[in-house]
Amino acid sequence: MPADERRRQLVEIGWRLLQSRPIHEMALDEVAAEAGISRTLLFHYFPTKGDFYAAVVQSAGEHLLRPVVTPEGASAEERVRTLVEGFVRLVERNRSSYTALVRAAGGGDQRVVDLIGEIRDSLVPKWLAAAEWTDDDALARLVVRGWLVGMEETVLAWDPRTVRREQLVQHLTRSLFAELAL
Amino acid sequence: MPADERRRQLVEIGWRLLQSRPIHEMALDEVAAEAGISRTLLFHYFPTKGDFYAAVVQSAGEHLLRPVVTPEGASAEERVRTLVEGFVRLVERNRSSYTALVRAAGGGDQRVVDLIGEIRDSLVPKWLAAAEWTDDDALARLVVRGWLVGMEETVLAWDPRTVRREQLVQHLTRSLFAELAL
DNA sequence: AGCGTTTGTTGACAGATGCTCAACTGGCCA
DNA sequence: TGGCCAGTTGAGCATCTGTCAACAAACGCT
Repeated sequence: MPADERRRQLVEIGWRLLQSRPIHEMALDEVAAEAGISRTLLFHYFPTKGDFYAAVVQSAGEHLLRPVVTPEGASAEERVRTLVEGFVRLVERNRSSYTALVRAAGGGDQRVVDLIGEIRDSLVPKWLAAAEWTDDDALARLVVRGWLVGMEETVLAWDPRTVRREQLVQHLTRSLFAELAL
Repeated sequence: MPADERRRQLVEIGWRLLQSRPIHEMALDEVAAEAGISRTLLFHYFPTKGDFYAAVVQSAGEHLLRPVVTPEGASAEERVRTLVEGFVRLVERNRSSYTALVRAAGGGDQRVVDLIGEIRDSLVPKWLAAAEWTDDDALARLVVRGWLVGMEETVLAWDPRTVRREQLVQHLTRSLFAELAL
């Protein structure tokens, strides 16, 4: 099997496994077995477990967040609301994937922590653009980053039985503008 | 050495080690060596590594957040500001401890993740009280929880060279009221 | 005092896992 | 045909978690 295809296969398997167990419970034996190859070959493609893990997280981040694009829309508020709504639905649909990704943000490897940090940083301008906030100084970026992480947490902790989705989206949308306007 | 004293000693050592390396790089061998005992004895007190880890995180959470108490103060805003300021200084003083704690929130053991969740939940009422917010329905609690996590992230990502502390505290303080008022 | 029980402690061992090394296979090109 | 190179592997090493059986000292009971 050609190298890049094998890589994709392995990363895909790793990602699938990561959704059911945390990283340190995922043995490379399992990954190799699932792919029908020897553990040694896995090490051929990814020199260390950390490398493999990082590749998995990066790929997952890209796939998960690719659909997050600055949307069309008449007003700034409308665009932000669309983004928020899209994000909420994304988390609803891929709950296990998303928790796995966030869980990765904390644990273990420094590279992975940095990676998640970069993913978040790359999202900040999208939100600023959607909100039509041209004044992106250090404080604004810091604020949006904090707001973003708070939103991730909020959506993950959200229980649809006590708070309606509409209510949640409404609050998060207004929240961003409130933070920026302070 | 009596059991509880030994426990304390081990937890304290574990905590110290956790501040320099992530959990999966902390070998129980090291802890035992540092305490001058055999690894077997460590397993006598903590049946699995997860148990030990959980004990360490719990203890750390208690020690770190004990000083977070609802302060005196004339106005609600003053009280919240005092809390925020205390929190910022706490993170400034114990940066490595705090990052270790937050890092623990993501990685590894489910018990530890739950533990951090409980710690955060226990903080929510304190903030609501400080802000004099008596109307604590599900939405308010959810919002404050999200705001809290966002604040943790913001303070950790904060670079004092680009944003003044005063500015940060001011923003975070107003931010809580803005979130609640939405 | 003697004896059993509990408590703190240990060394040796088993099983799993990350990682290395030297070697084999099959296709491709000179 | 022969050599090279990418993909692949089995065997082995080191480290780490977790188990087992046993030892020593302190404590209580007769």
